[in-house]
Amino acid sequence: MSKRKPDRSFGHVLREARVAKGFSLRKFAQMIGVSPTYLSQVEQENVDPPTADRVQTMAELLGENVDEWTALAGRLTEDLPDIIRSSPTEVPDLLRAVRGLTPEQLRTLTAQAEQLQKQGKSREK
Amino acid sequence: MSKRKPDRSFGHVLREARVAKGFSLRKFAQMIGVSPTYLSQVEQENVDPPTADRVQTMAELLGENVDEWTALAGRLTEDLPDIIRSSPTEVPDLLRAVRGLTPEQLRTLTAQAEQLQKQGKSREK
DNA sequence: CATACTGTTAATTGTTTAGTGAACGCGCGC
DNA sequence: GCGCGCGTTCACTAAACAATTAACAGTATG
Repeated sequence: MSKRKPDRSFGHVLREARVAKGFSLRKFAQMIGVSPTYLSQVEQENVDPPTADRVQTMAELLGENVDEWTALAGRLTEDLPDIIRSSPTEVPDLLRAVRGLTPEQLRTLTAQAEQLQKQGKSREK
Repeated sequence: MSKRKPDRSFGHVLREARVAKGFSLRKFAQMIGVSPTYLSQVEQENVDPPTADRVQTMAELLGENVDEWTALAGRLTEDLPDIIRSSPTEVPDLLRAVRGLTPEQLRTLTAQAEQLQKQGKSREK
């Protein structure tokens, strides 16, 4: 037993997705603009995952979810830090308050945020 | 006119706060464990702000808000990326949904998140 | 067997980051 | 005018990061 390690690590998932699409290592390396060597290392996890923007183009080329892959890579998409800093105390507080919520609960909260957006349009104070 | 530039930049705010507390540059540098040289550079903004954890100890020693200072420094506190990655698609979605909300609205949402936390305690599924 | 792919390994590289140390000029007290 | 504490400037660096080049082994095709 213990042969089937699901391995949701970035390198492993990347290799699976690349092979599933029928791209050779050299070809895909060229598509994303890195050396075949580097891509090999990344897939084997001998080196850290690439930068957030390269992870993004990889995910896009392979039709995968960018946020998910970015998280797997241990990175953050570029827009998030800016959102956090736009309300430097309130957004961190919110994030700490949502820690541990289920995906469903998070979606509920997202829906409520969208409601608030609409409210903000009409009545100003 | 245009003499009073509020200057909410990290270096400027740091210097104000340090001087207000009556610490000399050399003394405060020693308190936080950096060279006086470096602290001087930081306050003048000749170099980038320090790492998130050093910003944190600075803010704490000066009695200032850590999240606010971290944002000023263009950094993120260490706990936030982990929270985001704990639900890699839902939390980014939430963040994008709250972009542009007022601080009051954000606090409302935080309160709702806390409600959800309580709900989660009792009824599972 | 030549060649044309596949992926892999080792060594090295350029850049950025986060700082340091030595020396400098200024004013203050004596 | 000597020492002392103040902040500043210049030159430099150790470590990390993101990646590269060159050379290699295996497999399959003609």
